[in-house]
Amino acid sequence: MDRNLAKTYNPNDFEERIYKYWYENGYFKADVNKEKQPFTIMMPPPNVTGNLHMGHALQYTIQDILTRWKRMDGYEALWLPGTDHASISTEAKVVAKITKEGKNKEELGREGFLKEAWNWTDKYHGNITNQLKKLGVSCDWSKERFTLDEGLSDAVEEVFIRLYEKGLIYRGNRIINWCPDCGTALSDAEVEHEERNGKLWHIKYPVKDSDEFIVIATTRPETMLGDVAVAVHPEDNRYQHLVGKNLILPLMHREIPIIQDEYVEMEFGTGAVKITPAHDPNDFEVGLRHNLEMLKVMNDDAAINQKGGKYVGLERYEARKQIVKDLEEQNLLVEVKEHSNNVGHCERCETVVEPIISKQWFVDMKPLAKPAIEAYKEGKVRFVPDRFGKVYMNWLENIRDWCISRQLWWGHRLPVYYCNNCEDIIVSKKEPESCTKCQSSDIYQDPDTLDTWFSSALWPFSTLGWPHKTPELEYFYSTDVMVTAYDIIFFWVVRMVFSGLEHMGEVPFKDVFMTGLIRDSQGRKMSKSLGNGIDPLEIFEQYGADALRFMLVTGNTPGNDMRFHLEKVEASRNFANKLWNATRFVIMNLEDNIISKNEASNKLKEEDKWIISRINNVVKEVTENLGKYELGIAAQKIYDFTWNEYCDWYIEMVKPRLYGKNEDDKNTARYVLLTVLKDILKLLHPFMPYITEEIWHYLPQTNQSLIISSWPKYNLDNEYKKSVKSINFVMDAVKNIRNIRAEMNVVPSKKSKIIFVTTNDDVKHTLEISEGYFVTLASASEIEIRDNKDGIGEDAMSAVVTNCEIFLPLEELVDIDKEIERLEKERKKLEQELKRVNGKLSNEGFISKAPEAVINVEKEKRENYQEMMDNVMERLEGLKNK
RNA sequence: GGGCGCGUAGCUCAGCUGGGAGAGCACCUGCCUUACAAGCAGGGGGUCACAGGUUCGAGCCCUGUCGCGCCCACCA
Repeated sequence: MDRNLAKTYNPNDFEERIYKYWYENGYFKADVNKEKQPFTIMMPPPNVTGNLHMGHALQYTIQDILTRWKRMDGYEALWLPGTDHASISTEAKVVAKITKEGKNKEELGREGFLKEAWNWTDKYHGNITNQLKKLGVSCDWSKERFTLDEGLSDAVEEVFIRLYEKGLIYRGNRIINWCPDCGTALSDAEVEHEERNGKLWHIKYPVKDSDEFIVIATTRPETMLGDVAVAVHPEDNRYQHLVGKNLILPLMHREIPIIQDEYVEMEFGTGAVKITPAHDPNDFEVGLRHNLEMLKVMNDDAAINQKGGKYVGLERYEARKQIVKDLEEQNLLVEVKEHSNNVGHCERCETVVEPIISKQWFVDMKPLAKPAIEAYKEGKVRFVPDRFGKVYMNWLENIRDWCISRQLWWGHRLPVYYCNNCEDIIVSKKEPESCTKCQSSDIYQDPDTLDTWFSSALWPFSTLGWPHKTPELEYFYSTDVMVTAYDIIFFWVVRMVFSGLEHMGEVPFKDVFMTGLIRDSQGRKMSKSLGNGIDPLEIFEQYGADALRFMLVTGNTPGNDMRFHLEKVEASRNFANKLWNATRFVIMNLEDNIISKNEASNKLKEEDKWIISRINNVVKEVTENLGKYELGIAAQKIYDFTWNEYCDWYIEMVKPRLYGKNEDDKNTARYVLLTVLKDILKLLHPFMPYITEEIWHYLPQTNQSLIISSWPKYNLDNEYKKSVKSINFVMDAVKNIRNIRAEMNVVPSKKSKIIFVTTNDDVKHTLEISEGYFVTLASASEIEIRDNKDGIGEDAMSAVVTNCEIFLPLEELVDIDKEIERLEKERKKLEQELKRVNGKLSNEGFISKAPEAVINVEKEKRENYQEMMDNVMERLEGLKNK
């Protein structure tokens, strides 16, 4: 046995070594195994070119905890890792890189650009995965996937074709969110709305052949270049006489009709709305109803196009300025009001998005949403905490079609071909040689790629080989739990659910564990622009991965945000150090031979039985908490048990035996120390995998690695209730003695005689077998047990516990006034307790309605308190009369 | 305009199905006791935001108020 454990915990000495050890032994691997139940988690794939941040650290720690627990608990636990190509984000980074090198996309061409992108991806892929490994993730790297790899691309094309053939994917000219900076269409989910102070411009539109005019209000004057009508409410009397007449669109001098539509709110603005179908979603609908022209006046870079008359070429805000100026000069600007409205921004680059008509590909969502709604209602998908189910349902019930085409190069190219001759659309995995309709060979592929989330929506099954019916797919799908942050419900969770239902006929996961966000110490979101992000890697360096992991789950509850404080990491690190040193103590006191459970069982002392009973209960509770995803509570319980009960009490109680001469006593203590420590290491392993595995190998009888050892089970043939009660009594007495010594300023090293006065036989018995505890834990020089107080001087210090009075006669004089003061404090406390208990017990409602067990507990308390009170009072009187 | 969360010790937060208010850090006192000063022992500190209600009993359930935060939404 190697006893050479370093004096202080230093995670950098072993974390990397341990990870390599697990990896090389293949402990992370999971394969189809009909003898075992599968447990599956799909890792939310981080961006392939991204860096590990605190949010990742939290999510992956949780997934790792669940995976390690289930693996130990006898499941075939698969945690499948991978990365996401993150089309828009990666493309932007690559564009930035080539721009720096003086190149641009057009120059490089599609192929050249993709080559750059792959190089970039290959370069950074190792970065993120190495960072993950430092965290200690026990995922099966042999099954790692990338959303753009061959298999997943095949799945993407398969899904596209199936949905197209089912009529659920279509191509259409519709209003979409356009990011002029990224140069692509976006889905609704990729637009972030922000309340901004803007202006509401009131503009005169003259009625043709008349002196009259209508005043319209707009927040985006530049779009007037594309106006094709002005709408008023059918019941608006102000405008009745003008309906059917035409207006002259200022600046453009076009004639546009005045139409009626119920979409107009009479109360807002002037009750007249300019209609620009090509640049506003509502106007688009109005345009459809009234068969209006869709006049697009902007290019893809949001500059005014040829349709915009003299404003051609102006950037949108330049155009706005110029237009407002011109209107002013022509006396057509009536007023400008302050107006706060919601402006959509590109989620990635924060540019204001432009609603614009565009020919894009869409997924018809209603038919797909329906089963996803039902699955939730039937309880097939559960959210933890369940309030997020509402968010999920709300989104699905108000679903709109999903724009999936992106004007980007980095991503899955649409499996769509067009015939230049007859304009037919051919959807196919392979490029067709000729048009299926007209046989022309003049065919080209759609240049667009798919929304990144189109591929991640398939992640739970595409990673297992779908569309092929692989044994892995059969065995591991559907997965058990999806762990991700709540801000990604729409992007991803919803889409995985309907995709799983559509293509696999089964939900992709049973539970969705929602994590909160990690904020900085002031509660702000961590962000690059604020520069307040904390790099997990720096924390690993300084405190170790275990400390960060433990910190992230303790005091945290699912779905709630958490502030990051270095002190909390420090506290976790200190706990690791505590465990380290407790182990050092155990190892120092072990012999090579450890007796068997059977040998030990009939030699167990009170404290042994107590700690065995306690660890079993902790095992039971922690397992239950894990099953309910209460990781924070589970971690807290392990922490408390380890530090308070095992270290502070059990180890201290057992010291005299270890240093004594009775071999049986020694061996039993060694046996219990070791078995309880092993259970602690097992319980703690999912949370702090490195230190527990490292320590484990220093202990005897640990041939197998901890990571694949078996999860402890509650296993008590005897509950040891009597021993638990005795030890609780001893602890209570010791605490009381320590307390009076400290309060009376008696130094702990000062030994003194302790007299216990009791008439209770159980207490007497406990005391008789507990003498040793008081010697070591309460600095007793000797103890005496009696049933009366005769002859005990008033100048002794005293304390009362249940069924017993404790006296410490001191040689020096005790400060009697101080002792009185202390006892008065005690009396007050008891008075309060008695008042509370008596109040309850004299309440008729309580007596008649509360459960009997609750009443009995209260009655017992009253008896105890009363007895203690009597003793304190007697003592006080004695002192005062002196 | 809808929906949600939070408000508990000086700070950061736990508190599971209602049954005597907890932890870590900070603070005060005493200890380098041969596992650990990243430690040991002891202590102080809370009207559980506020107001009602249900209940024998409320931090927890219901209603309302105030404060902070988040999400969703096509009134130009």
